[in-house]
Amino acid sequence: MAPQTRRTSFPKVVIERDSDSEPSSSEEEEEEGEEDEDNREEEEAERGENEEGEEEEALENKNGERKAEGLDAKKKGKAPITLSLKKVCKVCKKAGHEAGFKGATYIDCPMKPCFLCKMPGHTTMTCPHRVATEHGVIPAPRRSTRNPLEYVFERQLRPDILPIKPTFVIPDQVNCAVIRYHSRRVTCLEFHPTNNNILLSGDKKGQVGVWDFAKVHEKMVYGNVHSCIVNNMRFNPTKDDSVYAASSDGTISCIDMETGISLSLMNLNPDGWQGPSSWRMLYGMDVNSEKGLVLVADNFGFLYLVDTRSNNKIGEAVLIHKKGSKVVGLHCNPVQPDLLLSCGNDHFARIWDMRRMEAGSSLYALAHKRVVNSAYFSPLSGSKILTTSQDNRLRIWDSIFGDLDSPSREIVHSHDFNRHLTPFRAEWDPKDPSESLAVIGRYISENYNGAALHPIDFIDISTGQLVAEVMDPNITTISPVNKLHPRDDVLATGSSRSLFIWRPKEKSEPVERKDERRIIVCGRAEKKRSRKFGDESDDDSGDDKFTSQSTKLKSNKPERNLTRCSNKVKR
DNA sequence: ATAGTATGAATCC
DNA sequence: TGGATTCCCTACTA
Repeated sequence: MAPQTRRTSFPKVVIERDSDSEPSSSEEEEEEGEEDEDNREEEEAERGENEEGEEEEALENKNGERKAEGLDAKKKGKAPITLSLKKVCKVCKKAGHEAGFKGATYIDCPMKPCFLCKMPGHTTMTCPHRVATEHGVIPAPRRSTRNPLEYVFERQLRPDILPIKPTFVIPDQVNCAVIRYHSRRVTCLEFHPTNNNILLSGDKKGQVGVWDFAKVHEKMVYGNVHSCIVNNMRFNPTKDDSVYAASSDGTISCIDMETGISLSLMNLNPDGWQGPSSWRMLYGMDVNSEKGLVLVADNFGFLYLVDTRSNNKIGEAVLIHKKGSKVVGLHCNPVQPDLLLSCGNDHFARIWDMRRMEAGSSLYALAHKRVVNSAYFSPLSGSKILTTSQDNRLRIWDSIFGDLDSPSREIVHSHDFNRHLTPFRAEWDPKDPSESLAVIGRYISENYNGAALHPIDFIDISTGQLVAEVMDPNITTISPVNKLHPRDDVLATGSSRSLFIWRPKEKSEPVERKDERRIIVCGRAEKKRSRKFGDESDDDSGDDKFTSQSTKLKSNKPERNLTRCSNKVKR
């Protein structure tokens, strides 16, 4: 035991308030001689960087632990510890500024690159691409070069896109129905191909939900389909009531929607769990009806083909992305069945000729700066490509027959990667004949009348214009999963464990899509249940019944057409 | 009210 | 190439 001075068992703690002065020099003097240079420096550095606020704060996390060790050391009877109550940034631990929510507005740490566009030198508040003030389009250089796709496919495939945008895209008022039956976060959504009121949802637990949103009280959840994440679902083009699902359990299932009985088409883990290095998970999936194929891809970069008639795997797996990397998306061209689009964690989206599927033989590789969450051909002509990447950018290639070396546009949009959220994917509006409208949830929150909300953005991908943002003051969670109805004016959203159906109110007027952003608010405004602030009060405890309110929402943004009405149904 | 936790890409060496 | 560490505007439960 080291000799002790006669003191109380704990060192004296001096709490220093809002002062910029360094720890007292007497303290350092006392330490000298007993501790070697390195230790002292370490402690000093700690003090400098960890001038946490209250003691309890200082005692949490790793820094806190080290602090506690420091306390122990000091028990040997040395100088008082100086804690500062000086406010410190919780992101970079430096003094002089603070990051975090101020009311419903998040203040970035200025030491970090902009949270929105990821460029240094400014914060989200002053970002030139900030969605709240401007549309963040980065035009890419255009060249008139031609690419290999042209020679192969262009003669067969004439792009047939209406140049004129429809005038009736965005309703001015919406209702939102809510259902909650998933016990884990929603990972994918799919509308029924013929029944207009059926929405399918998959979750992280492996369950599949069927929601007839016209019959609001009926719910169906099939719990024994998969044992973990349902990553993608597609309806069987030849049989309306059956759905293919690809899961991280390594199987493709074909689920009968009426009974919930599922058939396993393929199992990549027949020997069960042999450790993470061998466990195969299925992510990307699509169905090619012309060829009668289900296409799936795994977390090691491989593509598998399954014949839909025999339910047998065809051929050997093909390496289509970097070996060992996850292939998160597959999309068959809606017009040309020989064209396939894939994307994954190797930062590429790749275009393939199905007639020549072999490792390294993609027709084109579209480079991204980060993981590509999704890549889709445009839904009607199949001649455009829209990708969502974890670098907070949407990328658009206006023609697969044009210059594919760089995207036609990059649109800065906040859809940050967060391990606790389902990855964001920008989805085309399948009804838009001009193929220029996409929907995607927003990560970053905006202060809407004192509530921090995460809207769902409608973006004109030909201009980068934010056309509309949809939100409900009652919905404070982030909505990464969105899908637009193939025929009706319906938006389906998966947000955490809940599902939403947004529809125009009956008296709603269709509104011309023009160069002005519309804020579409659903629900009550005054009773904001924002993050942690704002007055909290009566809940809509009227589960299973409609409540309709018409309180006025005052926006902090002028001249917005705001409406409110909450048709809320919970289960 | 708050602490714990699930859990994945990037980065570093 | 691989293991440890960091990131730090999540959502929920105990």
